[in-house]
Amino acid sequence: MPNQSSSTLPNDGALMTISEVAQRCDIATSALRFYEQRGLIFSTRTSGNQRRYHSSMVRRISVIKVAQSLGLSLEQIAAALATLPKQRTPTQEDWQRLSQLWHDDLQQRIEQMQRLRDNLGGCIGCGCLSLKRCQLMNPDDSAAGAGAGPRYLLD
Amino acid sequence: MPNQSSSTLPNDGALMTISEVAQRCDIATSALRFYEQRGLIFSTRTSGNQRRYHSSMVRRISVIKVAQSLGLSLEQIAAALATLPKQRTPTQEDWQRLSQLWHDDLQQRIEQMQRLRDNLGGCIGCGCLSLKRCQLMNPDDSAAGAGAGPRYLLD
DNA sequence: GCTTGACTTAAAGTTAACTTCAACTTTTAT
DNA sequence: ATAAAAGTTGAAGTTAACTTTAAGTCAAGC
Repeated sequence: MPNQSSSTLPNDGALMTISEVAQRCDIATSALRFYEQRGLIFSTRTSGNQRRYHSSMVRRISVIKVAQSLGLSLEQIAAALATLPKQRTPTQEDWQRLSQLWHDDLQQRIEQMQRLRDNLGGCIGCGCLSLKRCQLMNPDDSAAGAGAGPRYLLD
Repeated sequence: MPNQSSSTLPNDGALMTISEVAQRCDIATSALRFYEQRGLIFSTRTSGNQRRYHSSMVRRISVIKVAQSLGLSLEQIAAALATLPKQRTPTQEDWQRLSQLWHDDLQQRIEQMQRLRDNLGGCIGCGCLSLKRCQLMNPDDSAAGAGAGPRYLLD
């Protein structure tokens, strides 16, 4: 894909103002300042102290939004972003590596939800009065369960 | 299954104290009072004003916890619980109907997560600078997209 | 060169879902 | 009968993720 031109992205290489980035990423400027305060993003300043963003920040912010929609906290996201190279703009491979991390996490969460989906009726409707001991609510302790398949422990 | 006996459940038909319920459901007593305040659960009172719970409350609370793990807010859960019969203890069918509601919701959320999982690398790594226009982030507006399969809108 | 819109900061406010605290009152066990 | 454990209430505190507000500063267009 050759170089692209868009309405909210200024000429190649130019820095963006906070509201340009905000519009571009569909996020509030207050959220951008907040993210910066939390160390998730950064910017340079004009002589008059206004923020200016490198265009690569747009991707970074997009990634933050995807990660959030996966249910990650800003703290977790910040930790992941911290693994990106500080001194150069992240490459596609850098981003891929990051996404692989989340892919695995996501996979597990999907599996848990599928278990929940498939047993929701059985679990809610069954005589199982204590979810504390129900496999569905405790996917971690697989020790007790012998064999596969759903299992709702009755008292 | 015949009648059961457990350490935290008193004789059949007896009312439970708040800490018995708390232990049984693996939840804090403060949370139970909070739920009652929000109308999710209820109890009777002793002459001395202490709460006593009908054993069916245990299932109700378990359902609240499952629903929470599905990502529903207490408000949404309260709305669902409000559809249960007020004057009698909910039957298995009542609970089944409720779980069916959540099953469908869960199914959609799983599908969205799967899309996200399958395209995470592509989306994050691709030239798509604006998730605002990326199908992945906007599963709602399927209008623009013709045909199936992943789609990351490049600028 | 001046007005207007965009920006800046720090601090306080917001919502969800609880927890903690303080000051009492009930129950239960001995 | 009484001491300790358990329960009650209302109010304030907590965390996440922001938003809103106030009081001012910067940048851009005419």
